[in-house]
Amino acid sequence: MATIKEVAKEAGVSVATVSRVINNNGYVNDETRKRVEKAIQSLNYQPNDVARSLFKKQSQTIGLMVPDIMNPFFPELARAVEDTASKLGYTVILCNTDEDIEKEQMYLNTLLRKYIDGLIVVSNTLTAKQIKRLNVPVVTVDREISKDIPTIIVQNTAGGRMATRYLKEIGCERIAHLKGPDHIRNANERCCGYKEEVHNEPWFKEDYIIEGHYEMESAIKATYQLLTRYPDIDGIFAGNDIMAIGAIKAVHQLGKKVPDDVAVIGFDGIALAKAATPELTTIAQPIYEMGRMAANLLIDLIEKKKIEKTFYNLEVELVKRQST
Amino acid sequence: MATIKEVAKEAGVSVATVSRVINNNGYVNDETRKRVEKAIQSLNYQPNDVARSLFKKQSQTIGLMVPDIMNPFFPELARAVEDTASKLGYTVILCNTDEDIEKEQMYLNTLLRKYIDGLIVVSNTLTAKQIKRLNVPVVTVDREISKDIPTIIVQNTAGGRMATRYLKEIGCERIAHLKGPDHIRNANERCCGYKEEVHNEPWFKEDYIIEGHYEMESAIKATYQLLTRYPDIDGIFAGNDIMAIGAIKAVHQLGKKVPDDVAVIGFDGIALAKAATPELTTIAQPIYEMGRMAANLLIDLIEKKKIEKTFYNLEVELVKRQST
DNA sequence: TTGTTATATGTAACCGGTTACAGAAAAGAG
DNA sequence: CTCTTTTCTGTAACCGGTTACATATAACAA
Repeated sequence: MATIKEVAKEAGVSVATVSRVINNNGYVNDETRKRVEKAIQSLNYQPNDVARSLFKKQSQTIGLMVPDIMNPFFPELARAVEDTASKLGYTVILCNTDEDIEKEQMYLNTLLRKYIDGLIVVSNTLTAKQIKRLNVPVVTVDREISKDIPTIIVQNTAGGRMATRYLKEIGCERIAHLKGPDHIRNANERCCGYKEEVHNEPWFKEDYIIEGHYEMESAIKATYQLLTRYPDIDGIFAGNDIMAIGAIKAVHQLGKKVPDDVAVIGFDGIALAKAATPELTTIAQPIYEMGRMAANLLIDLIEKKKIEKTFYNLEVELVKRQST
Repeated sequence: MATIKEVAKEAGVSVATVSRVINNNGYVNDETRKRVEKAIQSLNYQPNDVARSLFKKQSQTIGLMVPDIMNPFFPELARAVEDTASKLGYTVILCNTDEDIEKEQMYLNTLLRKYIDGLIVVSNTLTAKQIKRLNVPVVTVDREISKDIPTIIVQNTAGGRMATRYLKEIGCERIAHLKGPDHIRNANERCCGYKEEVHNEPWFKEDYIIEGHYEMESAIKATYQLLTRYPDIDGIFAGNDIMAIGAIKAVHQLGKKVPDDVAVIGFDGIALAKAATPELTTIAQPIYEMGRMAANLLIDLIEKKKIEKTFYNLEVELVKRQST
């Protein structure tokens, strides 16, 4: 790898001049510029980002911290973030935290030491204090951490209402809710939306709300028990798509049909939902869009552009498919 | 952020001594060490990785280049790579290339400028020449690029045979193959395995091999056409799990049942396969294991450890589920 | 013609670490 | 007691860029 010094020597100028050419600032004579460009070409020179970072105290790198990239919600988010970042000249460091405070803190330190320019984070455990200590812009996605941290979320409560109302509309008369974990805010919000729609129904029981862990196994088990105990349930609103697929499996295990005997609706709109059989009706979040907005917002903050809004509460969309 | 100079001043020593303490090398008096450690504590000092990288010409960072993290094979791979790298003190930069030569070359340059220590790559388009120009260790996964580039693949041909033989064993008498794209080596290998098993069968026709793009839409369409033309097909070996799910959908569209009328087997063993209805029988690759091995091997190469093997051809496993 | 401004380029300090080298003190050997 | 070796610490060069500042010439205005 050639250095700026070698280029300077080759072109017969000082390193300052070469630097001016590559950064396109300051005065450079046209003749000189051409000589320098030729030298850059012939040496196949690439400026060293590390040296540049050291001086500029920024690395053109952002961190993306998610609980687990294997959870199907995150690949799409990650893709959106990476696409956007890359387009704007930034690189993305991927961090899986399992929502483990120690891993998160470890990564925060690592990223800081690498002069990361900003961070996109999905976490329930991270505190506002930890984030502020970083002294770099942070955008949170899918979960709110604090009012003064830029945030991109969706209207979970409205989505919960929308899902439940839709089940009512298509004729369900005993609707259960397979809720996400209690410590995750959006799980409770979605549940709220459900409650708003059903708490006045004569048939409603608190027992119709059961909890899963946003993954399949627990959802299957919970649904199985629920349907055994309350066989007249004819609609299930699951807190996310994975659990909805688990619910469908449980329904099948009991020899019932989806959607004929029990209609099932999910939440998230992951790609998997369309691959399921029957294809899953769901409240779709604009996942890619969220990632894109998060990256754009973060980079605007990094580059101190003028920002109109730092809090986005995006709409969700009912996607009707075969499971309802 | 405190610097080494401030620590040195606080502890009343030179920066060299502080450096010796944090790197735990050279001679340092116990008393002095304690003073320095105290100063580090009290200033909450974290060494600056960028400065360190500049001098050491390495960044404790590796690149992970995949076609598209949204393809369900890659999140698990990425997770394994990240887990392993992080455990060994490395950070992972995520690159989606869409197998686009320009994006790949762009990323190669970017990574090089950042003093990346090594690269894990999944690509058909990248050439051995491009990779050697990098002058950093590279491990390829899932695809072979060149004999002298460390590689981790699975026994695709054997897997293809295994899948086809299993369909025969359970009684299928007309087995079709939904092949992956022609430019992807593993697609052809899997197809080879299929051919080896069927080319002597009296019923075999070349027409039983149809091509999809390793995604769902094309697989549905292709399968639909195939089954319309050859209604007596009773077994389908799909080149990957996504296409297998597409095949199942097509079978259903034609009013037939899986596995009763048509048995379907996939390849890859992605998480999705278990979420499908019916749950998908598949030839499972040890995806996580592959990522872990790739990361371990790469880091051994980076750290110039002794390497026993640089080429792993891993076994695949038949996972029997409901679709057969 | 002289003073001012725009253009062009180089020198050297700086970013925050690491380490070669040198010098001094302490420990050990003969 | 002298000589060698080990321990301890500091000075300064270096990694490869960026940029403040100095200097010089050309262009322009008065």
